[in-house]
Amino acid sequence: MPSISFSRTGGGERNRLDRLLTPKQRARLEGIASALTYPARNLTVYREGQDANALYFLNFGMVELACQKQDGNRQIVSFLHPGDLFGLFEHERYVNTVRTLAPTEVFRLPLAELRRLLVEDAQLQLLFLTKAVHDLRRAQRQISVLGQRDALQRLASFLLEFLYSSQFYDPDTRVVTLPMSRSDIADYLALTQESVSRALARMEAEGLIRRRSAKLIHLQNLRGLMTLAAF
Amino acid sequence: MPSISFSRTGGGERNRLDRLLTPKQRARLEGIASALTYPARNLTVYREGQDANALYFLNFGMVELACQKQDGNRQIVSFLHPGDLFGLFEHERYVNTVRTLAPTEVFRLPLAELRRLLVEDAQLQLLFLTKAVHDLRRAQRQISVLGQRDALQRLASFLLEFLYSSQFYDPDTRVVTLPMSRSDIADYLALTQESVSRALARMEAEGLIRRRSAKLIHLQNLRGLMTLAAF
DNA sequence: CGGAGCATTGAATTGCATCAAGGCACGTGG
DNA sequence: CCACGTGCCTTGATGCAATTCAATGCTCCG
Repeated sequence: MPSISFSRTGGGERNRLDRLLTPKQRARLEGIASALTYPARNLTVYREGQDANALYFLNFGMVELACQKQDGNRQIVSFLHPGDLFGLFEHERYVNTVRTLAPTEVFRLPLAELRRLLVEDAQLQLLFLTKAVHDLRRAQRQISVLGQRDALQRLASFLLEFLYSSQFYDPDTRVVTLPMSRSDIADYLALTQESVSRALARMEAEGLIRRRSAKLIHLQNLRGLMTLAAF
Repeated sequence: MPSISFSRTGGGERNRLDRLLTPKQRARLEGIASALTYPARNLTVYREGQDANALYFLNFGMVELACQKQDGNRQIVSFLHPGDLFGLFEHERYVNTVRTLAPTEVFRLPLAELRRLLVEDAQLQLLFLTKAVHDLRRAQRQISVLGQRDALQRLASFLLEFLYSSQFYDPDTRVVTLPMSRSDIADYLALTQESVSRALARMEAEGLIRRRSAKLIHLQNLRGLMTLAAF
């Protein structure tokens, strides 16, 4: 079992659970956790339908959380950033397939041991409960985004999600480094890959963004993007 | 303070939290809860932006959970059935507006007292955590539904959500009693009221349903509806 | 052996025809 | 009277196909 430091990376992202732990809680979690490293993109952490026996903590990198739809398409439910938990299951089976989008490090927390810790330490459990509620809120946001008819609005919301990513956004140059392909974005926003391209082109025409390359998007008019996106 | 029986209604719906309580836990929750009765539809429980100081348990009836969108439209995030919790907030303020769709009874659980109970009783907290995770799963389902391009598929998923409602679905006659208007359904599925009508008409033409009246929908071909809807 | 230039592959973009949902108006029915 | 249904036209996303672009691998030559 390798030695684990439960937290890393710079940048004060969101509601990082690991930042809220007491030293003792941290030690306990590290006691049951094992670190997994995925050195490249497009690697699978687990698949929809597999036996669920652990919860995962994303420490570094980025993963996508997807569901298969019966029409052959997939729906990307969420892109996860460092500090996020994943491992949602139903009837003992994972409900999503998790794939890396960049080199990634996760901590694996076996469910049985984790449950024991949470029952022993109600304060720790409260942190997990808070995190779950937080994720619920994010899911509601995504529901609102998909409720938008216009492709531009959806894409604007998507781009703004990067604002708090220390790894994929540079606040000085205001450049987002997209770790995923157009078709990944399409599967997330319920568009086609072509519609994503067209929407980006329109955004550039309207001076909202500038495409320095396919993956590097300069957020020219942040205010305008925010007006477009809902909430 | 009226006397409260923490549970009622017949029919074994979903993951009803109140069915899983020990007598002691039930007594404790009833000790901090107050019952609220809304005798009609279209009454507001609370609004988006109001100070959040309680969690709510839906005991009987049905409510809708909606967000305002900047374009003036609203997005209905979820229709809640008996057994569901609501009261999601961010920065001490509710993020949704809750409105009744039928005569409804809820229990109001003040947050401060609830938090105290949850920290004292880790097993009880685990029930709430499980419920939150369950809701997260439902939100993911809704994301998948909104990812469907076709109005018929979305509507099929919507109709099938009633299958486990003891109050609004009769398994013998296979008739759903819709408590909400067409425009409510539209705001939920990200369609227009007209598109909902047209989709229902097409469904009837294809023999999937029969409209006994605007609010009474007979599910003629359950199998067919399930094939249309995702999962 | 090393490097310049070309070939191959896959992703991203763009044009064009098609189609389904939106928007408006009007009619109907509880 | 208000909610629902439907016809007609508009709008915008989709699907297909052709083109551009980037990255990588390969060959051939110095």
